[in-house]
Amino acid sequence: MTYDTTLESAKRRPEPRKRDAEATRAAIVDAAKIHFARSGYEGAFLRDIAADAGVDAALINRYFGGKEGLFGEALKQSIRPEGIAEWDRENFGRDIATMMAGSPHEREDRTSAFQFLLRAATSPTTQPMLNEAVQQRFMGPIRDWLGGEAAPVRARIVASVFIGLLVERLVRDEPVPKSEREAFIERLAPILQALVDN
Amino acid sequence: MTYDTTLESAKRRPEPRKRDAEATRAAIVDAAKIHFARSGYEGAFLRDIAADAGVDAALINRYFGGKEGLFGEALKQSIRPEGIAEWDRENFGRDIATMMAGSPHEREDRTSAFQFLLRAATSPTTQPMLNEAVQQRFMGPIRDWLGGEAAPVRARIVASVFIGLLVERLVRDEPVPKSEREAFIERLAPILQALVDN
DNA sequence: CCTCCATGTCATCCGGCGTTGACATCGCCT
DNA sequence: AGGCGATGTCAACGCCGGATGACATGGAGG
Repeated sequence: MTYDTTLESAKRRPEPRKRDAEATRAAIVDAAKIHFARSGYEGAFLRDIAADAGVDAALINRYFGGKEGLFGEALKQSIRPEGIAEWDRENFGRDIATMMAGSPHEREDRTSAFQFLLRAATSPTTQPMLNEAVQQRFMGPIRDWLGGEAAPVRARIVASVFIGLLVERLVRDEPVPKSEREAFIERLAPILQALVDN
Repeated sequence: MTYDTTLESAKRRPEPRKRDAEATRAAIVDAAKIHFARSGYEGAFLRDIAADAGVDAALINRYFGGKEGLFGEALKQSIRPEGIAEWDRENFGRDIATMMAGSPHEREDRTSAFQFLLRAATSPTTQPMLNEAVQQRFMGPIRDWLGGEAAPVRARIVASVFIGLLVERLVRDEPVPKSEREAFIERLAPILQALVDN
């Protein structure tokens, strides 16, 4: 039983949105990034993504040639090596540690792109697409940013710790209690910082 | 085009297996653990699991009341806190580091249970079932095993690093090259060991 | 040996979701 | 202003995978 009157539905779409392929494409990809990050590849549904983008699901097919195509686009946009160069080398350890002490539900924190990658890494469908992209566009820049001795190895470990903290935070589902937060940061920060400094 | 002759299929099931509910249940759960660990919750199919267990998919429903029930059983069996107490406190860092330098495809290594947990943690359907189980039956024992000062915090970090290494290994898809392996272990081992010792 | 319940199978259903092609509508260009 | 291509919608299809209930069968107990 639906109470959708013409009045209601009119209120729901006040302006049918200007027709603009570029903007629409972007809206779809933006919605997709959120859904894929939250629910993984198989858990995200095209109809939901389309709805969030304010668009019919069929459009996704026209623009991206299917779910995999959309995912590929979202993936490309989620691995942004440029940002890495700007990380603060001095306070890296403490910055990350502080961030990870928080809750995963503090909306739109800086980890959402990593959530996306994490989900992609653990889905059988998308995992193959990832290896090359991650190695070239993610591990590479981190290596460069780190520089110095044994950079590849240190990059591996830094990335691992980062991802691991993400998962732990996911399972924990609540912020580190205030009483432990300080100790958590004090422990974690030096480990990360040592990998950067050395 | 199939070449399945009666002879062939007879050879494939020489003995239709004794009817034994307990054994069958166990076979199903064993197959399920493998499939869930490899493919995640949504990526694993009941028909495949049943086939591996040498059984019709309908049986799963009778015994476990559905896919979620089966997953719950597999989950329960995959979190085995008992083993933790037996970890080697002296060589923990080096043991883990060495293991992680290898390939994820070295079959049936000791990480398969963790693969299961990792997959479960990143699937929207199963994630809710995990929080309580992981906290109580996994983080708890690790805390106890660690003991000493700030055990909860150290447990968090140890578990995070471990899981992170798992993911990194997943994405890497090949063992750490021989040339880097030594440096990798030398870097990683002390970090983990310090968390245990202190 | 025969009966009867537990164990296991088979065919089928049902819903969900990605995809498709036909149709509607907007807005630019002459 | 009007036509036409680009943009967007709609209804429907097909497949896949989990669930279901009727049916088969083996084996223990009388």
